[in-house]
Amino acid sequence: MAEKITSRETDYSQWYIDLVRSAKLADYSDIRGCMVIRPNGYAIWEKMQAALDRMFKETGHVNAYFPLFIPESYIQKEADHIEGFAPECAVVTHGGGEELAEKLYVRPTSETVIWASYKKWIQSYRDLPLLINQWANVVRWEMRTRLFLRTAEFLWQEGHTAHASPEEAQEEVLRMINVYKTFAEEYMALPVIMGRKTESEKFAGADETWCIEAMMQDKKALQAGTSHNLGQNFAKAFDCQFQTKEGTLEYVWATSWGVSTRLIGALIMAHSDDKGLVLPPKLASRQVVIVPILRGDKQAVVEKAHTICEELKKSGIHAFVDDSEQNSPGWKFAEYELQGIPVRLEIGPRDISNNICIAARRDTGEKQKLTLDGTLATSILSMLETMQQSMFKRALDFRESNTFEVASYDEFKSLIDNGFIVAHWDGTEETEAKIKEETKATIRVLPETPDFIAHYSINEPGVCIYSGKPSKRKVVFAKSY
RNA sequence: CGGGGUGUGGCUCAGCUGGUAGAGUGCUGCGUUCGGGACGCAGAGGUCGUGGGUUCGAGUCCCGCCACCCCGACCA
Repeated sequence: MAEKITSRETDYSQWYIDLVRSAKLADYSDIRGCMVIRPNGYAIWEKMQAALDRMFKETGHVNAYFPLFIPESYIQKEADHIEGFAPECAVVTHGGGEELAEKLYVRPTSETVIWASYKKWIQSYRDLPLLINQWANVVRWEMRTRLFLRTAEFLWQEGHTAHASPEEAQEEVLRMINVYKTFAEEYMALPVIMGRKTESEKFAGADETWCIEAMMQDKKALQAGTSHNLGQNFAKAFDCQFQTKEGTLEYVWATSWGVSTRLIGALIMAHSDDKGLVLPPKLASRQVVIVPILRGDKQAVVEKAHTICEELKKSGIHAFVDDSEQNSPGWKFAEYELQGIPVRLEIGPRDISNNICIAARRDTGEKQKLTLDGTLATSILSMLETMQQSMFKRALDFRESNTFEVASYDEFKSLIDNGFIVAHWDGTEETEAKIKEETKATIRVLPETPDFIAHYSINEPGVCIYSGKPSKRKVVFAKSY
């Protein structure tokens, strides 16, 4: 097969593109910046959606759907919001062959159209909190796009909540960023640093933005999810007030939070290797592929393979058999490694007579013999669990060994291409902008994860590496996607 | 938007100083194979991105347009 993946060492970007295309996760379309998500890629999204949707519902949220089109007048209601998003919007000017009286923006995010509805639904403190999530597509006319990481149209979920007090809104913001953290770590096996964004990096229209940041294998940072405290900004813009218990009128406090198909890009960039995709078992729609070695009594081998498959399925393992005869076992091994199937079982006549099969783990390549008896499913389940844990551990070790604490700007400059930098910052936008201009590195996050804070003594005062002025805390710098 | 690149079978690309379309891979059929991307034989498949120009003749030269990709400035 000619489909060779460029090695990560040779060209990381090309590796990523080759992998996405040859594993059939996504394809370019003829529409600028828009990709086709192919079944293999969409399956990952469906697994993500299922887990996230369950977590949202467990925290009291419900799903709804709002229009794709947003009247220009809505977009213009919140000043920071329009400034942040208008330049990258697609705008519809005609409909039904006629020029529209008012232009319609294709949503880049739905705060405005949702708050136009919330205004109608909220009158009393009894209507609060309002906890709604929407699964949708959005469009941002990005100048430069990259498969999954930044496309003109992408799929995401956006939660939009309304609360009666700032405390309750803040609690929601934290609750949801923690849901994202849990999801990233437990499902994606992706360690993340949770914390706040600086003023200049926050969402257009938010008072405060919280995020989770992850390290990719090229040591760059990727923002994997955000949760915004919108204060009363949108409530004021849409004149959404409620009557309190005491009978007074107050503007509603709001939050919004989202993750997108970018997570698929994060998953690829964090775990995969030169052979192809490596999927954490919890996000693999196909967890075990059984490859029968078709020689000798083929019929018996194929039957045994299917018997094993049925047995695994009964234990809740997503297994399948590839008993097609047009491709050799070697071809199948390579193909399913490319597609990231977590475990491969090889079974041939030799194994059947020894009452065993060979199990190979995708992440490490390790092969081991498993006995073909009632313990097989249990062995596979524990192998999947071990794999999930060990992928997380490996990613965490990688991040830790590529995170450096520095005390001077010279050190900063010499290490910034090697990973994350933990350093003191004087808290000013000027310093942040200067460092960005000089090094292209940005402040990714003001960490709030307790173990991270403890590990790097984040809250210990010191002096800013750039200005030498006093600094209350350390922050995380990195180059990012 | 600035810089660079590319448009030729499904895919990746070759095609020089113009002479009428090629490879690898994939696809279809048959047979032999099968424990790390097997092999043989026989097939199908292209108005060469698009519009104009030069020429007896254009995939090839010239001009315009369009699209996509890559590198920057902006962003989940």
